[in-house]
Amino acid sequence: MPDIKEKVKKELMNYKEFKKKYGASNQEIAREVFLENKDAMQIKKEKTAVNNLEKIFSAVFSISYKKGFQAMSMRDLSQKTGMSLGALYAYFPGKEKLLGIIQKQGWSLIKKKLDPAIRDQEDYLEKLKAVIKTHVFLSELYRPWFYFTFMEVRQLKPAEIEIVKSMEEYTQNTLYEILVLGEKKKIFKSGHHNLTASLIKSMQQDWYLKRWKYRKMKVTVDQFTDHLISLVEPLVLLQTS
Amino acid sequence: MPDIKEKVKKELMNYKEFKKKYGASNQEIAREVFLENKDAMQIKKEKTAVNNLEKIFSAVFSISYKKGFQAMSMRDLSQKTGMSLGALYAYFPGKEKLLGIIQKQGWSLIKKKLDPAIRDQEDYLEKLKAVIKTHVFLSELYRPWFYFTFMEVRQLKPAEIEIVKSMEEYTQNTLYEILVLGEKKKIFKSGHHNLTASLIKSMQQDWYLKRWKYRKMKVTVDQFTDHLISLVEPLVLLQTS
DNA sequence: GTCTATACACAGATAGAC
DNA sequence: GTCTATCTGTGTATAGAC
Repeated sequence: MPDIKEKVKKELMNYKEFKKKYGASNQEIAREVFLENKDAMQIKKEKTAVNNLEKIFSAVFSISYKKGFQAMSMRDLSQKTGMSLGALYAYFPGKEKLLGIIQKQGWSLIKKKLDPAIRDQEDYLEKLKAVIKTHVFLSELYRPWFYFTFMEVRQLKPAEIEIVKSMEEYTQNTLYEILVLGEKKKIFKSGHHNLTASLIKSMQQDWYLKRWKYRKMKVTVDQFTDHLISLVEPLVLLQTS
Repeated sequence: MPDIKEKVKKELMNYKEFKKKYGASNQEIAREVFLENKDAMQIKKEKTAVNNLEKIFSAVFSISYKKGFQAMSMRDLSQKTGMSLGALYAYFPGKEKLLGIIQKQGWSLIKKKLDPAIRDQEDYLEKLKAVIKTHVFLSELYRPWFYFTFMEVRQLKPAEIEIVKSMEEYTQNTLYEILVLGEKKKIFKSGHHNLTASLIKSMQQDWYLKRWKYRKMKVTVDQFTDHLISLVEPLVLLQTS
């Protein structure tokens, strides 16, 4: 049992360190979107485009957080960004397409940042903890993107919804595989790992779905992840006493 | 340790039994809404009103599950219910008010059914298990109501949003209190009980937020609750070995 | 690249016949 | 109690001046 206690004590990085290491600025994200979509955009000057895209995304998040994307009118968006209606349509061909762009960028963001974190650790318990921590920290760093992708899935076309669902299954699977391999190595309990993975995911998700609550409870993201991990540990580890 | 094993084995009722005991039909709910709102309704004949309210709610759930309440037009609703636009407005004074009626009924439903379940059990572990089980079973029985109240909160007016938030805190608090009292009786571990309660709640919620996933995984509501409870137990119980 | 002005579709809601 | 027809505001989107 001492070896396990040791591992438990070996703390992973906290949010501040994480942010320093992984934190892409909003500008970088806007730049990515520009490069991805510049053929369809009327704006050709990168600096202008990136600047305004940043304003647009931020406004979309702010408005749709309050009333949802569908309830946000283009006039709302125009007012919030300080750009005219006509100008907005130079950046994307229509409201529906704007939704698609944001959703796509959101998911690619999540996937791109989550994948490397999984490979970093060797030990399965550490791997599991790293994945959980990374996911929650990411959702903190890109909270608007996470919240938006979850809440606005329904607005997408059926084909796109299927893509999003497969993404959900993909991230669940990263947890699932760790649990299965950990069991094979006799570190983790046996059990319905897919169900366990799903439940772990739901707890992670709570952080960005119910931010108002955790803010009210004065729980920091570090406290949240530590607590979550301390709950998950006895849940997956073989009895060691 | 044997006493605890005993208690664990003592199974609570399954979903089928639960449904038989608690299951209010959609008609009963529609009737409640009618009695609550009949002053504001132009329809006076109970039988007619209840019948059509039932159709209306079912149509609202079906349409807004796919695209959200805001995106549902009154014409959508008219088509789905088979009632004319004019007829619909005899049942509620406007779309916004309809939203309010459904939200209010949803929350009163949850509260009314959840409260008695808590009082049923004496032992704290049993009480905790009963609350979790009841909550998940209720969310299965009234899935459209649960899903709708969660997803459409943002459409409400600020004052109403506050009410909903306090409801969320209320149900979390039922879990919290059990954890605190259980700790006092030396049955449960100490810890940040509010955070634990919040996380348990998020797992419960996953059942109705991600039904498509559990359907795909072929997990029944009984399997889900049993698994959830088996995860929560080691999480709150004092080490007994 | 960005603006103003405007087209035109569709939303919520009501009046009045039946 | 329910229908059809219609009013009026607001939505998305575009055209064309600057």
